Amino acid sequence: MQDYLKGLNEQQYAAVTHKDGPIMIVAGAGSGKTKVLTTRIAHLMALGVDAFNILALTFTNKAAAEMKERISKILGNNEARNLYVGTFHSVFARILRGEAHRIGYPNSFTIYDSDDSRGVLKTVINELNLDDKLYKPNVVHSRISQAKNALVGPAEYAIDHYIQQEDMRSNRPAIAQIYQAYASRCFKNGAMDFDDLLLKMYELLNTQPDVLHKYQHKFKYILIDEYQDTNPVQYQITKLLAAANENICVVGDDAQSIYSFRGATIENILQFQKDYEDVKVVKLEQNYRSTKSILNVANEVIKNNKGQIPKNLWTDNEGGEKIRLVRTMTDNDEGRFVADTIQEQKLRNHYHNKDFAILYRTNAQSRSYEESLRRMGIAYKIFGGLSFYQRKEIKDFIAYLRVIVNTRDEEALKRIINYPVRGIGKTTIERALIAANEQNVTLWEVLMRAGEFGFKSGTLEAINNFTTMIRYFQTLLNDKNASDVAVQVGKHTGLIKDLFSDKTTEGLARYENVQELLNSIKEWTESPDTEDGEVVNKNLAVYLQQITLLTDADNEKEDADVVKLMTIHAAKGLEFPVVFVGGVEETIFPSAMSINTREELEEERRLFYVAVTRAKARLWLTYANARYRFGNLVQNEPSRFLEEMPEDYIDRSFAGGGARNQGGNDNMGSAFQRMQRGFGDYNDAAQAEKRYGAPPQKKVPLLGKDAPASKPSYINAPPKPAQVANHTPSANFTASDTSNLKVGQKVEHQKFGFGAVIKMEGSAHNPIATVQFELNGEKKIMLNYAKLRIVE
DNA sequence: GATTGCGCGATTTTT
DNA sequence: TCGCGCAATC
Repeated sequence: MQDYLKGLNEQQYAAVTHKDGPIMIVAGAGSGKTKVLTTRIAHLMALGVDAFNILALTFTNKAAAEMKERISKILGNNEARNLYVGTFHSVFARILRGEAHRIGYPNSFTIYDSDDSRGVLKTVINELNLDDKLYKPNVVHSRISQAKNALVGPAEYAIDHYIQQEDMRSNRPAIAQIYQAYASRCFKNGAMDFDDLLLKMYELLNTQPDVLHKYQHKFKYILIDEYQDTNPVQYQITKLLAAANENICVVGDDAQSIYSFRGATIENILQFQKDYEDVKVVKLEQNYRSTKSILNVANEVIKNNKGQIPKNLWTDNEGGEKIRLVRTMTDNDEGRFVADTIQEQKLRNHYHNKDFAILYRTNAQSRSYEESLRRMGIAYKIFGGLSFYQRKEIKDFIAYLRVIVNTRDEEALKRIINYPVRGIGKTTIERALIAANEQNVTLWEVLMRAGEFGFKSGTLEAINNFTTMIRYFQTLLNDKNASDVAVQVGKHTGLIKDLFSDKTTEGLARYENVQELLNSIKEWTESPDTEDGEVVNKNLAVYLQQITLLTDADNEKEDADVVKLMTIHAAKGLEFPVVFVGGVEETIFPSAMSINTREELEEERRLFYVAVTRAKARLWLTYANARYRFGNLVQNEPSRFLEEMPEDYIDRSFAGGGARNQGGNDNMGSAFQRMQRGFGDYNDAAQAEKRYGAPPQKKVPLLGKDAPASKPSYINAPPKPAQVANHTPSANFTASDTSNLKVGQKVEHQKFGFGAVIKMEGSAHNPIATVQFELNGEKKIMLNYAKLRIVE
């Protein structure tokens, strides 16, 4: 038996060694999915399958790169470089690069990112004289995107009764018209948007039998990762490709399907079993990632979803610590708590920054974490923000490159036609655009034949200078590589000079960004000219098609010792020793947008499942009583998902003593009721009185402008302290210096009364004392925040 | 053509 | 609240 098969469990072994015919692997979270996929590919190659004949489709470029690397390691040779591994989008873009002419596109087609798509939509909506308040590019785009992902073209969209009804109901009957116009405008521009990369690939295979034949025989073995997140187009494409050999292997976990808003459908998993006869189904149910506590919580919560593939995810790992549930007063407190706890955990358990991840539902939540981490001097990085390629100066520069490669690219052309300023003003552009529409030619063609359209001589000269310059760049394409062309562009357009002359800080940053872009083009140009077994020309067109499909996550260096901040979506497929999930509140998680149907809610629950299962050893779930949203203070209830967690694996006592510690265990009430009552005060014990009690059920508007910002006394909680025995501070109460507090010392707390220190823990930066109070039982007191008077 | 100011909308997730 | 886009102005 080959060595690489030795480390596999029974199910993994079965999945790896099944050679021919369709197979579906249901892989629970942390069950060694990547290991199985990579070992399987290595095994196929060991059995003599040529790497050139294997296609593996992943969800991210990063996953693809990781896969190749691991296969190389298993095989101990360089054969893996000949594998065809990549995302759906990048693999199809690569194929279309060679075949697009077959369906009427230039092979050097441009790929439009979401910004470009929105731009085209804006133009089209204006041209149709539609109200852009009603037809917001974002809304329209997602509608069109859904249609494309479901293989519904403009014509079908327009006549489909159900779709039309939906659009009528939302008072947007013209979407069909916009879709049509958008599609033909993209086509005219020689451009494909993200969805087109799939749709046109399907069209290509479906209408060009010889092309289909070619790729069916090239890809003798097909593997698809994250199958639960595929959409109908992806399903149909892979079905076509696999039709000749039916050696198709899909791996997925229905419990982790979190992209239905993008058209993904779990239906594909069911359909798969119907479409292929004798599908072998293997379930990977042993989890190697998380502690029992973490896994049990995840399992218990996901049980509330109906209609899953039955499976029993279990682990041999140790029980581990309980999951900590922490309630704070505000989102800022939440941020502070997390930063403090990271600091404390680093010292206590010898973690590094990179061991921590802070996960959240929406990007907006990152702010409070950032502030706190920065204040404490903890290095962090936010993943998934504005990508490098979305910066204005980068887009400007790239727009030149795009126009040079494809003059039909109107979006890019409009962007640079008068940047830097060269005397082609708004009215000129307006006129040229109208002429282009009237004559049904491209904007570029109008510019080339500007003499025929009666522009003033000055304007005409400006236009001619511009087109001459672009055409000069085009002459370079033949014998210069991407990097050389880019450098010429920087010089001759005056772009570099323009940026360099801006001496403001931002201007300097912009200049440096463009330099970085030039460097990266150079680097790409000089890298080996094969990829996935194909010789790749290092020309501009190829470069541009690649970078559009790059996301920030793909460029990240793994090794940096930083705390990672990202959305839960972005965290899919990753794992971290310590995880914080923030904002576990109603209206955030589950999102207020996704609680209207059972389907939506179940997807939120799966998202929760994904969040929890990212953690290997330790997990905190935090939520705030109130947080700022659009400048208003909003109160949220704890997430319903918290109710669904099994009590045995949860520690609610952490931050400042929980309800369970507050004496009298008899009438604790349900877990949820206790959560609602609150867990004492993390931030400032002196204010606790104001805050205890059930949180208000309704949103409470922020008090007037003069409400002191530093003291969040806005919460209209009834002043009755639910469970805290009253204590009136001694007249001589002054906070003592507690930096040398020792076990056994007697202390007074303003609210909890007198007690004795029974345990000291935490770090020097964030010491925590456990105090046995005479009246209020045992509490954890964070000395940085709570004030204690040392009695003796 | 650039600058300023005002008003309005935004926050679910992204290849 | 904040940031962006658009309109009015020099």
